[in-house]
Amino acid sequence: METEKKKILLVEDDPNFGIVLKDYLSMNDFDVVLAKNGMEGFEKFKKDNYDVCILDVMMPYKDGFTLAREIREKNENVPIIFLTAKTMKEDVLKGYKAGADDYLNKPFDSEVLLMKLKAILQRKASSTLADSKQFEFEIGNFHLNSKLRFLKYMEEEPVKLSPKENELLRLLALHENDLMPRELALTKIWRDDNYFTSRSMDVYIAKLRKYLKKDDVVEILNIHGEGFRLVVKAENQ
Amino acid sequence: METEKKKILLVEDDPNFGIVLKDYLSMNDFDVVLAKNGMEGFEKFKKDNYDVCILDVMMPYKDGFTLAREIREKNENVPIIFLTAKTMKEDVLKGYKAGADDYLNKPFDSEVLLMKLKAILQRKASSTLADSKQFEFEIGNFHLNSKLRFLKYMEEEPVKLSPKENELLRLLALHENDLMPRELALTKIWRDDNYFTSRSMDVYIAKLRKYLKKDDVVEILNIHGEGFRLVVKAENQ
DNA sequence: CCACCGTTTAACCTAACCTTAACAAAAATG
DNA sequence: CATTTTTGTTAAGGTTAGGTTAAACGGTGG
Repeated sequence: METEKKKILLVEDDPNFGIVLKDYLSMNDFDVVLAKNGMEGFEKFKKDNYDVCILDVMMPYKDGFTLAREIREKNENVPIIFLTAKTMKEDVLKGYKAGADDYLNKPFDSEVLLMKLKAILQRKASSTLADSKQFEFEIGNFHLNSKLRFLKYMEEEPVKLSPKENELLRLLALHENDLMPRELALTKIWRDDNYFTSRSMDVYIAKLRKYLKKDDVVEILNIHGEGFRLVVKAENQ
Repeated sequence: METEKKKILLVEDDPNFGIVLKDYLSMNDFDVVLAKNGMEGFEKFKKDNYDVCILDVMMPYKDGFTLAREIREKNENVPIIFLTAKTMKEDVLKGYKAGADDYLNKPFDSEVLLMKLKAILQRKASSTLADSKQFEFEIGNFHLNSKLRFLKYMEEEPVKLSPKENELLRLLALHENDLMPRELALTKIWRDDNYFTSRSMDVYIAKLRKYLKKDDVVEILNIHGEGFRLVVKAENQ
């Protein structure tokens, strides 16, 4: 099982590029199935099990975002990587990226793609639980980019986050409005659960609260003895 | 699929020249659709998929540059070749050329066009992989020519770059506004990842920062422990 | 053999990051 | 209500990564 090739569903409408990329991945020991649009991609997805999906965003018949949503309905674990055009507006992508595990701007570096695949598959192997690497979030009026490690409030200058701040906020966001157990953060981020790491985590909660103070719709609540809860109050309506 | 004729959208307002060129290309095994201005060109573009677009720049109703921009919105991949008047100013073209794959000054040699078409179609197969060398970049108000190893700011004299400076800046530009992992540069440029190569890279980052200081829209940010990010802030609007 | 150029190594300094400590406040416990 | 446990918060300390400049190195061509 460990020795089997990993299966990739590649959905790309440009036949030339599709074949080049497929060959490149095949050469690097992946088992690649190529579909040439979203429709076909979904058919192929239903017929087999894949370890990763790589989806072009701009495609006729069914674009990558729509396809991703459908794939998610069938399988909420499989990692999805988007291939996006560099020219696309940040704010167009913003909303969609929230559902992705990663993305690459075209043109991209084939080595970067390999690095990402390796990282994703390793991550998947090391944790039995679905722990997909989703890395962009809308938290009230904040936008968290967990890949580039910044937190942006409205149109202000983004604030840089440290690795621990970033991971912790990301974990909270993944559990938005729900309990994020202490133990979870400690084992995932600190990889150890003792008095000191626990206190360290509290320090980071305080730091995050300071960042989030700008928006009074967002709040980190403590659930005594259990963990924390990132609440986002309904804006209005 | 590989054997099918390549489809060309030719947009040219001069009917005589348009028909001559169309016939010439048809004779050389291309499937050519001719439009006689930008408006018509865009309509035809939307109705079909093309492998290449050849656009005259000077046209009534909608010029070639405007059309190119619209085409790019629909499709970020399709190669575009401009036909320009020899008299046009270099600096007028500069900005637009960045979005184009090639251009030809009128009058031009029909064989040159054929060669370019062949080259472009061949290149396209691997063009979405960035490793297929991309050599020119617009970075804010800088222009990087990575093949000739120079960096030009506005109308100033170009600055020569050393091989390492050049490769590093190119790699950053390929990942513009995105993370360029330390590890990537070290393996790709230094071919080794240790303390000293890493420090060497930091020295080169400092050099690049010094070059880029002229334009305060451009900046190299560090993401602690991860890598660097070449950010180009939105000019204005 | 020297001068030059690109690159590496060294050195020094600052910034970033994380932990630990200390004390205050809140919540649970009996 | 007194006591214990948990959490909130700020600040000090230590460690590592990065910023920058300059000197050393090594290859190349005069």
